[in-house]
Amino acid sequence: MSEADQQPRLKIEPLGVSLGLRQQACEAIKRAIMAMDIYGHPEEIRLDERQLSQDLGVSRTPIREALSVLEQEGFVRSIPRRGIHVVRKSKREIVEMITVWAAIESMAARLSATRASAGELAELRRLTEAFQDDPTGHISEYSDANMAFHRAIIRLGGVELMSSLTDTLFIHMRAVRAVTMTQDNRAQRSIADHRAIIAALDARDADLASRLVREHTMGLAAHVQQHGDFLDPPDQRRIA
Amino acid sequence: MSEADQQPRLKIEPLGVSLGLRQQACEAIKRAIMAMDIYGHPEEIRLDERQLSQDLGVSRTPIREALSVLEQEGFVRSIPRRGIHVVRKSKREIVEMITVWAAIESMAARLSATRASAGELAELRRLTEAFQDDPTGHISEYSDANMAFHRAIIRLGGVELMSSLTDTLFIHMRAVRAVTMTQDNRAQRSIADHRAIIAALDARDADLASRLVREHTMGLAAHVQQHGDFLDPPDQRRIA
DNA sequence: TTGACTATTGTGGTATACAATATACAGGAC
DNA sequence: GTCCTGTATATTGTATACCACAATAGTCAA
Repeated sequence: MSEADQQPRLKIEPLGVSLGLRQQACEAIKRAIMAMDIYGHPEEIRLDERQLSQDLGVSRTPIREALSVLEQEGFVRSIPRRGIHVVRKSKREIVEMITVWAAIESMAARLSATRASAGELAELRRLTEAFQDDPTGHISEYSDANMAFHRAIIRLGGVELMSSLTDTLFIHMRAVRAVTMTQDNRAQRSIADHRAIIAALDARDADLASRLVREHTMGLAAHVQQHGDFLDPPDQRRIA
Repeated sequence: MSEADQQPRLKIEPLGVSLGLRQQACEAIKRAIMAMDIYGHPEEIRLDERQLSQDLGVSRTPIREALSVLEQEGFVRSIPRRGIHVVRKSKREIVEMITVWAAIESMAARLSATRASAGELAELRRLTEAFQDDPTGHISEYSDANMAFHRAIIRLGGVELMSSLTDTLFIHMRAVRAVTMTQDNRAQRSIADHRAIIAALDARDADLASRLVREHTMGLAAHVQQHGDFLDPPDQRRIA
């Protein structure tokens, strides 16, 4: 039955309306949350279901289902009869997310050392060479390239679950990426770290690559731990 | 306004209305999914919204919101206009989950080596000593104790996000725990591994504890990789 | 003037009704 | 006899209406 399919059958795209209105709303709200600077203004950001309904032009039902997913992903928090507000991650939660990220990427680097092909490692090096000389002045571009580097490491591990988990973590991380650039020497040191990681992968040294990735990311965690007090509301700040 | 509430108002919970009907439905469905042996019968398990509605005595709306959360957590899969099915994790997905678990617990063990108190380590040892001699014959109890040991390691790391993430992973893992006991010597070797891990933590050797935990859990991943072919449907099984 | 109580308003939570679509079965044509 | 097509049914997706609760403001009394 498979040899008779030689006739030119016109392939029309499956009409994206069937993607489901819920996921569409979910993506739209997520983009809106990411777009705003959550940590810029200290007041609580409250979401009104009816407002979102008429803004997106759909009823409340898919909005609510989308908000359920977003709440499970940790972007919003719903208090019964009290409203839905965008969550503001505390410094402790940010540090915890970076720690989990370090754990996953460290394991991914270990796996990459044996699994990644030479071509994939060359592609990885290409990501860093664009900024090896002058990260200053292109902070935004460097931040994107930095994220791309870490995502590439995790992807090279070959474990898709790691990629999906860290993607969610990275979205939260975007909001605090300003912290990572408060000291420009961090960017310079980051470049050196990345090159050392690539060298370890080229040498197929799993232990070294794993350790370098872990120390690199845990260094960021320590940095946030020391200088991320602005994340917490003033009345909750603890002693450093 | 709070001092006038001295009258003995009986605090009857209005049948969970206060906690939100959605979370209640979510927990109920999750329990139902965990209760059944997903991998026992090969046919697809379909969930009917209306059936769940009248079984739980609520309308479809909270059911759908609960199913949205469960889908995001990876327990069910919703195909538009086709129904909702309980997901059957493939061998590859199981191995990936164990790998992520290994990554997180390995980091948790590293942190525990410096953060955990002597009392906490003593409590951890108490969990293993109950089964140090005779794990055979008490497979179910040992399985619970085994899970408790790993959860304790992660909890001792002090990163709550690690606990919440691995809790979800462990729920999926329960369905395939039969695999981990197919060979009784695995249980014996597991005991020895656990004791070595505790010894490393007692010695405050972060590197050793981290490595032992990683090798222990990745050993399970390799075991599933080799003997977990029954997880995949027969027509999808690849060569070992 | 201040505190407490009540009423109104606004919000999320729930239920039901309606619309759209996929599947299955039946009937007809080749 | 087989394949295609149309219709019917069942199930999901969406919308709207209603309900319960909480917050706030206004009023009355001490």
